[in-house]
Amino acid sequence: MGKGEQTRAAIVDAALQIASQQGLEGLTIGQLAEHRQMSKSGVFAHFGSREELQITVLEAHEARFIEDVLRPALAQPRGLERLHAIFDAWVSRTVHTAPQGCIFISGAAEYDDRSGPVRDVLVRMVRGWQRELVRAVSHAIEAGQLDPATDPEQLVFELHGIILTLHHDGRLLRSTGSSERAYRAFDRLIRSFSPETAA
Amino acid sequence: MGKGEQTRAAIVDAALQIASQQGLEGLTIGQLAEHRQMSKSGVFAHFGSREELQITVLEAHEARFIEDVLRPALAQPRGLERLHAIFDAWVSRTVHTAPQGCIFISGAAEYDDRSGPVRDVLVRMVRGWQRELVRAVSHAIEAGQLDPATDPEQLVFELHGIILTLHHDGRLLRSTGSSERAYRAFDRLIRSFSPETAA
DNA sequence: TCGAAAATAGTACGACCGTTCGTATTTTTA
DNA sequence: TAAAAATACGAACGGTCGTACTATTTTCGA
Repeated sequence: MGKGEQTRAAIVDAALQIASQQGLEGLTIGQLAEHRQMSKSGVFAHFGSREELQITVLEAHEARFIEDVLRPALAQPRGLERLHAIFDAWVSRTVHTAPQGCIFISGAAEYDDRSGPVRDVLVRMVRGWQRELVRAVSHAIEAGQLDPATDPEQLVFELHGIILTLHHDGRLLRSTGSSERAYRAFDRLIRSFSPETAA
Repeated sequence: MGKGEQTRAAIVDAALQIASQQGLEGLTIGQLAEHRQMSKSGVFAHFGSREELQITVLEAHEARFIEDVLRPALAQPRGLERLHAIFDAWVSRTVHTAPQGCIFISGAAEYDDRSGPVRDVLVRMVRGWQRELVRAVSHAIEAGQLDPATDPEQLVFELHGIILTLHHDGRLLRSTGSSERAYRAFDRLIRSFSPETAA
């Protein structure tokens, strides 16, 4: 790995931190340069534009997210076990690993009214993650662990809501016990789609 | 109403629009001045600081939110009917009335890592709204329409998740059918806390 | 209708923004 | 080890930001 890539990686790492706190729109090259003790132009040269930097940060975030949340869960067998592992890691990441907020979530608020490449990349990533979740849910249905009439997208919709509220209450309101509520909500959600208890 | 108050009200109105699209942090005095065809200093004089402007916008948003979502529901009898009315109006406001995003939600992402007066005001408002929801749920429990073992805060937690996901999917992903999913999730949520079917 | 008070405009400020460009320095390669 | 290529710096640009001050205009009650 050449010197350039090394520096670039370090910059992206710092940018990821900053963007997690201030949002992708709050990320500035000047701030980033100061944080890395570099000149603004030195930082800039690695990306060519702020937009490119933001996209790079998004890509780094996605990679880390997948690594933290999806990857470990793949060790679990398909179905409810894996889904549970995903949820656990997701909750954990939302409240612990990333003491700064999730860029996907803050980005959703920042870019839901904007257009442009950054938004497009973000949308693609979120869609991809939802697709992954639908896959996991479908496995559980196929395995007979969830009611066969289950609408996977509906379950994912409600699952996503749990995480969004956890993020909201835990971070903005600094509520204690949000994780417990999230776990309880998850259990209730799964139970409501279980083969025995489903309507 | 003097000329000043009139102008101020018009400015706040425009600011509300802009902040709904760009967020409270994306709201600038220059942009606002141009939108209102005034000088920057003319706009500025009405608030004394940007922070004061942001807080004023938050207050205007809260007033409108309460007027749109809570107020009409108060015409319904306490209990499930009123809760349902609140939810309907809330969904409606999330996807129709405010084609720009909800400032409470975008603000949550913007200020969850910041400190200061704006954050404080936002937190107070969101807490107040949640308290209102808990009240509505409690009425339904007292009326015997929900299982007496229901934890109102837990229900509100999950209810909030439905709206957050609706906002997320409907706005960022521009998913069609998010409202339907939200309604279905609400029905499932209420049913899961109903006296007959509760665990 | 006039004069005080309120409201708005105008100007200027220092700070920071993203970006460009020419130059110096470092790293890599031959 | 010298040449070539990659990397970083420093200064500068035009712009926008929030805010402070001072004029000018408008409003409105006596």
